Formats: sequence, structure tokens, C-alpha cells
Amino acid sequence: MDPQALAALIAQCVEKQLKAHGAEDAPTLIDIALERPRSAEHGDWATSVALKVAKSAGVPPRDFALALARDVVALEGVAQAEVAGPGFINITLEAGAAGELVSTILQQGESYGHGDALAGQTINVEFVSANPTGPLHIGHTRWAALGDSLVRVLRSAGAEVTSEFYVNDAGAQMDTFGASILAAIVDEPAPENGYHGSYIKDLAQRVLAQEPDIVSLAKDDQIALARDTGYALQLADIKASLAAFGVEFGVWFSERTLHEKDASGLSLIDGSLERLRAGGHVFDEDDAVWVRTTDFGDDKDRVIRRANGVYTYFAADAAYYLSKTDRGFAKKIYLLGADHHGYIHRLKALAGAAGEDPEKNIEILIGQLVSINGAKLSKRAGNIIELDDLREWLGVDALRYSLARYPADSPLSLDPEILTKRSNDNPVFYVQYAHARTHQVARNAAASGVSGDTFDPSLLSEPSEAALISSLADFPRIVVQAAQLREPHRVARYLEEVAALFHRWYDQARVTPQGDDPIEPVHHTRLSLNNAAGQVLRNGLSLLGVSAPERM
RNA sequence: GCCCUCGUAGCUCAGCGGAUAGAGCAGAAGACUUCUAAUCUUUUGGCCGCAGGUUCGAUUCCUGCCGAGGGCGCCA
Repeated sequence: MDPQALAALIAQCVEKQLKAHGAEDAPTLIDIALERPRSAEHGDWATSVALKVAKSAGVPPRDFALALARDVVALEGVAQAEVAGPGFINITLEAGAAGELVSTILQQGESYGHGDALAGQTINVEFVSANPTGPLHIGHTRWAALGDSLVRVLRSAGAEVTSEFYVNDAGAQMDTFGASILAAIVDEPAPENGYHGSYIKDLAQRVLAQEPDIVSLAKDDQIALARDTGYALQLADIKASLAAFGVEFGVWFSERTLHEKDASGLSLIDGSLERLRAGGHVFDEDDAVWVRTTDFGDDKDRVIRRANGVYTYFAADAAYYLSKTDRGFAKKIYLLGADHHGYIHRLKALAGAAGEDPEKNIEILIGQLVSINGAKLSKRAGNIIELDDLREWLGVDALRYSLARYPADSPLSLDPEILTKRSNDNPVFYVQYAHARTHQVARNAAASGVSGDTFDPSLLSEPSEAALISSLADFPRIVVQAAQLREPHRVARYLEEVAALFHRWYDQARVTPQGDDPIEPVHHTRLSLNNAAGQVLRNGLSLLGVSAPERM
């Protein structure tokens, strides 16, 4: 029996008890809040539903729990239902009923963990969105790992998700970028506030190789050519870095397309301003056009078009936001670095000014900085640490896993020595090793004639087996939770728990008989449990973009 | 000055308003003629920054304070 089915049955029991006490409100499935107790003495599953609904029934929680427990224990497959503490109900399943889950997992295979909790939601997740003026650095690396895992988790929960990279390819920084490359080509010092760092010199050489005639052009044309050629090269590098990191984007959205005039001479930005004006949150003052973002919690109103008629960056943000709406995304998720947190109010204000609900249609996840060995890194400075270097140094798996196992808002300092260790210190190896071990066990089983063709779940009666099974049963719920809370790190933490329970079980129960002992049904049955554990570990790692090796 | 995030074991960090606050590492003691010991078992270690509030119940939600980091533009 899986927890969802159990929760549904308990919901019926609760409903019955509520009616018996004359209360009207029937609880939803969420109210059951079936959870896995930390302590094994508390059974396989526990619910605090009695504490929550007792008030509406007008009886003390413990009395309600006692009555409810009598109904629950009568359910098929339930071995025990005990009331503990103020009114918790601790449920122990019969070994056979719990073990059935193993065949469910093996049947569903890769799709075990997929669900429809977020079905019908169309979500746009924008992340990384680095300026195409330089290589991706360690901060981008964190957002790439986190954002991509979030996308996978959301999809697994049934949402329709598009991952998107906003390319800031318009604006003065692009000209500075072009001028910086040009300076390197003609061997002049970099312009003030320009980009330096050795990658500019590399780009300059590649631009020169591609456009050898650039030196003979007029100055403005030189800058434009250096800019556009360098941009194409740099963006291709960024795409290649992300692809090597296992991160794919559905849409690469160019900011320039927002500025382009259509046949009637109007750009998307022009149109957006008029749409916002219609919403009533736009006003004119000092010859400039403003959005009253203070209506939505911003600390000051924002200029969207300057007195000189030029749009601000905020105008492009507005047009971009509306573009997402026009492309059918009801929910827009932005993953931004901590240095962009000042954008929260103005972005939410955009949603409000556009006539949408800032609480529902837009979500902004702010991520804290990462450091390695306490060193913080700056993009403009020459000492950036690149994603590519990190990947080659630590490997995709260790890097992605380490970055995805912490919540985005937790400041993070990684220890490179731990990331390269092959032991318990390093959680990615611990989890991957557990997965490899399931394959090793299966290989040994096959070699000694344990086929798994007999499956009798009532034989899975060891405490370590019950613990492993109920953790495997929890996977779909963990995925939904990670999706709803936008916290993919929950998957990683869960996998570490499954790995620990698997290792413990491996230590205590054998799949292949020892020595000359005969092969018995329990061995076949345990092979199925072993394989189910491997499946869950594999499915979970895949949500994090981490490989699941069969041998280590 | 205003805004955002964070403050949990010696360290790095988990913790969906619930039970005795957890994991790994570090410290102590054990288990290898092994299904790979890359593992497992036992154990030491906490005013959950401080003070109030809401609640049957607060590490969790709210307010204030203290501390750490980051950010404030008619820049992009």
C-alpha cells in the first residue's frame, strides 16, 4: 500500500468520525499530512490529523484520536494504529501490504515519482541569464545546477515547464564589451570600466581570425563588428559550458528582440508601456515616464522612460515580463542572485501593473552567494573562477550535487577537498555508491541463481526492510514537496536518507545466500527490494542531473 | 537611512506549526575467511542569536532588538 492510498482511506475514517461528532467540514487529503516518523518505534507512518480537526468536532484531540485509531486499525493492510502524545496516530502496516510497494516501483520504473500534483500549470523558469560579455562564473554555476534541477522536479510533478535564459544583449555594456575586444585587437589599453581579464584577449584573437579586415574599418564599425562577433562567440561558449554541465534551456531570449521596431515602427517595449499605462500605474513627471512601483511595496517609483526619451533597463524588463505572459505562462519564476534582490519589488510591481496578481503570477527566488575556501569572486575582476574550470576540477556530478543539496537562500561555502573525496564526507559519492551497490548485488544475485521471479512481500519483515520500504514509498511525496516549495535540495537530502537505509539493510540482510545455503523465496524477494531501491536512487539522481553509475 | 537574505552541535549544514531538534565530518569505542568495509554499529557533543506575541503546541508564523552578508542610480 502506498501512502497516498493510505491517506485516502484515513480521510474516509476522519470524515466518518467528524460526522459522528456532528461536524460539517470534511478534511482534504492534505490535512491528513501523513508523515514518516523519525523514530522506528512510531511505526511506518504517522498523522497529526486528530490534533487538527478535533476542535471542529468539539472533543479533546486525544479522544478523537482514540476513536479514529479504532477505525484505522480496522483497515486492510494496517497492523497497528496507536495513539501517542497529545493525539498522534502511529500506523504500522502489515509487512505484506507495505512490501507491495516494491512491485509498484519495479512496474513503474523510471516513471516512479512522477505525478500530476502540478498538472495544468504552465511555468516559465528563468535562470542564469548571464550577460554575454564574459564566461559563466561560480555564481552562475549554482543557479544553473539549482534552476535545472528545479525544472526537472516541476516537470516530474506534472507541470508544463519552459526553462529560459534571458540574454542581455542590448545596452551600453555590449558596446563596452565591443570596445574592450577592439582595444585588445589593436593592442591598446582597455577602456575605462571596460572588460579585462584574459578571456577578452582570447576573444580578440578569435574575432580577428574571423574578421581579419576589422582593423581597416572606421572606428564605430570596428566596435560594432567586434561587439557582434565577440557576442556570438561568447554566447556560444556559454551554451557549450551549460550543455557540458548538463543544463539545457528551452528558450534563449534575446533582449534585442524587445527593442526591434516592427512594420508600424513600434517595438515590444513601446507596446508594453502602453499596456502598463492602461493598468493605471504609470504617470508622467519631470518629462520622464514612471511606474508607480510603490503601489506594490517598492521603496521608490521607477523611471521606465527617461526625459531624453530613452527607455531604461526596467522598460525591457516590463516588455520581457509581458512576453512571458503572451507566450502563455501563467506562472513566471525568476531565479536571481542576492545582488539582484532589489528587483523583487519592482518585478512584482510589473506583474501588478500588468493587471496580474503579484502574489501568484510571479515568483522570485533569491539565491545567496557561493564561495570556495572563503574566496568571493567577481566577474569584472580578472580573478573569476569559471564554471568550466570548476567542472573540470570537480566533475559534473560532484559539482551539481553539492550545489543542489542546499536551499538557494543558504549562503554556501564549499570545501573542494571534500568534493573530491570518495567517502561518507562527500554525499554524492555516498548516494552514487549506494546505487552502484544495488547493481553489484543484482550482478552477484544473477551469478548465483537468485532470479527474483518469486515475490512474497510478507517475507520483508526485518526492521531494516520496513524502514527502507517506507522511505522508498515517500519518494513521490518528496518530489511534489520539492516542486511546490521550489526546493530541489529536498530530493538530495531524501536520497541520502534512502542511501543510508539501503546501506544498513545491505549490512543486515543478504540477497544471495551465504556459502552453500539454499536459495529461498526470501532471497528472490529481497532482490526485488534491492532493485526497487536502485530504481528510486536512479530516479532521484536524475532529477538532480547527476549520473547513477552501475559500477564504481 | 531604507530594503533583502541569513543566524541551529567544535565544523559544514538539514529540519511541511507537532512527539525526546537531526545528518555528515571532527572526538571515543567496535565490526572485514565481505553480496565492494567507498560500508555498518555504538557513543560524546545544543539557552535552535536575544526578547516579546499568535497557537492546544513555535527552531518553524508575526513584531522588536543584536550580529553577519548583500543591495540601493533617469547604470546595464
